[in-house]
Amino acid sequence: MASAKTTEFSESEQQLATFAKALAHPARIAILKILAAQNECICGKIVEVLPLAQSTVSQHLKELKTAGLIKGTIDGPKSCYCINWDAFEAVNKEFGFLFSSLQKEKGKACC
Amino acid sequence: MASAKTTEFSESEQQLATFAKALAHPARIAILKILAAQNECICGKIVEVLPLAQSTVSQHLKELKTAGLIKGTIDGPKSCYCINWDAFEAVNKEFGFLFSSLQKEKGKACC
DNA sequence: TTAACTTATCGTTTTTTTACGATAATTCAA
DNA sequence: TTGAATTATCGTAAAAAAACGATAAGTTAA
Repeated sequence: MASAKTTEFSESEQQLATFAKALAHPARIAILKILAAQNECICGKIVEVLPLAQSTVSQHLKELKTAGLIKGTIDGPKSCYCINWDAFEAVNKEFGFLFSSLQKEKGKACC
Repeated sequence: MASAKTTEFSESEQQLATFAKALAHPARIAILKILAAQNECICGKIVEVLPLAQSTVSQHLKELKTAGLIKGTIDGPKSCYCINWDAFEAVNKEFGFLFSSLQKEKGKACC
């Protein structure tokens, strides 16, 4: 009967999947690019540029914020969003770590 | 009325999102780790290790294959899956490119 | 050939994601 | 204070993802 399925997914696997999910929509990648390119974190501008309704953009922003990739502050009637560089650096490193750890075994490939 | 929402998402944004989606589930990350760690690409072993039904694992494998991250060959009654290192290297570079291009603007952050 | 084994696919259900319009809440300008 | 502007949230609908059991299709060993 072989071994039991006792292995739940590890913390790091879950966290990586969470970050990947945050990046798993072109609108959210576009938002990150916009936030990075503009020195002002104008939120309304994003709605103008993206082919999505304001409420949908707001939802994507919320997901990015929940994932920790961006942070937002209230600026008068407007909202100011920015990339959370600390978290972003962490994600970058985690992905890099995954990639490099996978590649260590590269030589053994059989197909 | 500002500018029209003519900007669809770019090719690179869509492709990145597709790859991210492939990584957006802990089971698929776990599968990649298993494939990388074993010098044999035994498929059935994955089912034993993961807390998922065989059909579900098969589905995840198919998604990874569709995304191009792995490739599979038939080995008798069994199936042999391996990481597609070429594609993987491409993904790695694309992510790295995204991260570094975003970070170029880092100094301008406003919040 | 038959039986056992391995894996993909099918059908289905449940959950999550994506999207929108409408509305509420907040702030600034008149 | 009123009105315009901005954004978040609510309610909802449609689409996609995730999961499972059952089944089919293939291969090897007896």
